[in-house]
Amino acid sequence: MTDYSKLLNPEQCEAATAGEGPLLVLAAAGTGKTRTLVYRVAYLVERGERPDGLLLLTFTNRAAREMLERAKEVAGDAVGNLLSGTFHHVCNRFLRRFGDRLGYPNDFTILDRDDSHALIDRCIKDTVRNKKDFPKKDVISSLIGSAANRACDIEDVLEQTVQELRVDPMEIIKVANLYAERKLAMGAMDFDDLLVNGLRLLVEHESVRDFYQNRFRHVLVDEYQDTNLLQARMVDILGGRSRNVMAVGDDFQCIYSWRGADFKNIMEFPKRWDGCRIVKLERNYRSVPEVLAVANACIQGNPEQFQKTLRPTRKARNKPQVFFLRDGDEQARAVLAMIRRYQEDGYALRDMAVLYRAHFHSIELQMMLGRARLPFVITSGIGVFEQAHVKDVVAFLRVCENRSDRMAFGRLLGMLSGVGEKTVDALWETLNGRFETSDPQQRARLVAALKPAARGQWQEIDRLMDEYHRERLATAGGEAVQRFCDVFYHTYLAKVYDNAERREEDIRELALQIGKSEGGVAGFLQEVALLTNVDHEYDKMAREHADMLRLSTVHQAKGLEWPVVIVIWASEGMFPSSRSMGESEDDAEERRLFYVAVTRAKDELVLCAPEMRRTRDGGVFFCKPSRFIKELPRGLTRESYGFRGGY
DNA sequence: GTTGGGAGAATTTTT
DNA sequence: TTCTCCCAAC
Repeated sequence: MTDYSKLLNPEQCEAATAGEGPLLVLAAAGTGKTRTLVYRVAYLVERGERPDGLLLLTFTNRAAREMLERAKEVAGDAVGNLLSGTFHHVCNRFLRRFGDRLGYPNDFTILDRDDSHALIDRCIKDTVRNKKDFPKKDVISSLIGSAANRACDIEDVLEQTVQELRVDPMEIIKVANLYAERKLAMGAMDFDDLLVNGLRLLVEHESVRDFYQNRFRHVLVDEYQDTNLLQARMVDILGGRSRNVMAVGDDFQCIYSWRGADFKNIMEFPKRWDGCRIVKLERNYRSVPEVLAVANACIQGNPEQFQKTLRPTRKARNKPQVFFLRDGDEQARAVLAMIRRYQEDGYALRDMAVLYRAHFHSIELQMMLGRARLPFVITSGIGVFEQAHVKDVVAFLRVCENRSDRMAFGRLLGMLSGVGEKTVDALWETLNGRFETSDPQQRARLVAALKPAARGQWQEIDRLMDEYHRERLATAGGEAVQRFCDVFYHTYLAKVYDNAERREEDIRELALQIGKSEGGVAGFLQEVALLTNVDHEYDKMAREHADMLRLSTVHQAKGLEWPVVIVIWASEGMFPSSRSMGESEDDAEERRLFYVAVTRAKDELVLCAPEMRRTRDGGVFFCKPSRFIKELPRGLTRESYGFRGGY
């Protein structure tokens, strides 16, 4: 039995080894939140809890995987296969098993953002008469999404926004209803549906609720401050019987309210759970005191939160630096020079990160780094699995595996020349709404229905589908992808894209990854839509051990840390972002975001504030240094004006 | 109905 | 610079 009091500080230990009952852990940044959760899992298993009686909800799949690995190191493989992952992932599991109760097939497909937008667009075209004045699909999509995540009807959302849109709300409701209808008809769910339906299963079906309430003796939730209403309800229900709910989070770090997250969930957790114990973690092991002083000072501007103060444990070192710079160009040169200097001081590139509010803030820097041949990785805006060419290839697999996957069918057939939306509709009709690729007759029917030009291209794919089932390639998905590329996609890529080579490399990379995935092609397909670039890169980085500088948005840097952190574009309008300031009256969320950025730094923190921004068409406008810098009391930072190629 | 060209717009954060 | 939309020609 592990002696936890030797491995953890008193507060961490109290949380990790707490007895039964609800527990709220308020863990400020860098105070060993993950460590506490890991040991909590290990402790429970050592105490004889069955691993499959534990549910661990995390913000990314990667976080779940890391925690499990570490828990295994402590308590051995007994930790085994407890259910863990994001809310979306866990709901996906629930729905694969019980989705039929809600009228979904067990092999329902998941629509990613692109799929869902495309479908909404078609719904608009099919219902709306004067499309000119009607809002674009993105707007409609976000209306539908925010209704789902706030667990209210679209009418309620419309009431607040419809004046500005000046459209007949009935039309929007019609589109939304049609969208819902079509999703159900094709057995598909979008991201929001996963949560909505996951919760519906628990609320509407007593037997399912019983099943999971009995199964999960302990529910542990990481990053609880970023849960939305649906997620909080789900946790409340899942823990309803055992009352063993452990929520871990930091209200200072709630940065996803634009997606429906509501930090009231964490504020009111003690009210909802009678007899809830609260443990505060305030001892920070990550950052030097000077960084913590800045962090504490910047969050002061936000009232109405749980009072927490980061208490340092590390020795004093350097004060954070603030650079006031002329423009983005000077900033890029300054950043490059700093990085070189830190390298001389003994930091590796992988020890450093450049953080920013929005992806496009980093373009100048990317070009500068490229010219200087300094290796860097970006946690990019578009997910690996959202890119067109990856989706094309995945569509082929989906069609092979799932005869009723309408979206994939459309995508695959649409690659043939002369085939567009309407033709796909007609073909799907000819096949009576399903395409069984293992059935030679059905395949022949499709071939016969194609126009000559398309038929020629399709024949190769048709043959491959035959091989797919004959040779059981479902267990060797990598091979299937390779062949698809050889017989068809290689040519298609060259025809459609000018950077075909790079995209083909991606495909070969993908083939490798599918080959490794447990559960073969089917297992891979059930999860693809939920994999994020962060999850993906984790594998890639681990494999390459590359020493590279990291460029990332603050959002994607959540939960990570680096010895050196450089924040760029800490200027009014950029950070805080003028866009987000428009909707919500106050800047509380932006300030929390800034707090997250600051608390990523272990040793060195640099804040850059350029005061001039150039637009594409050659215009310039000036921006003051960020209010988050201005708010800092004097003396906490070292300030420099301009950058003249040296220090 | 499909495709490709050309004009135009436009840049938050993501499961 | 890149993506998106719209329209006109096949």
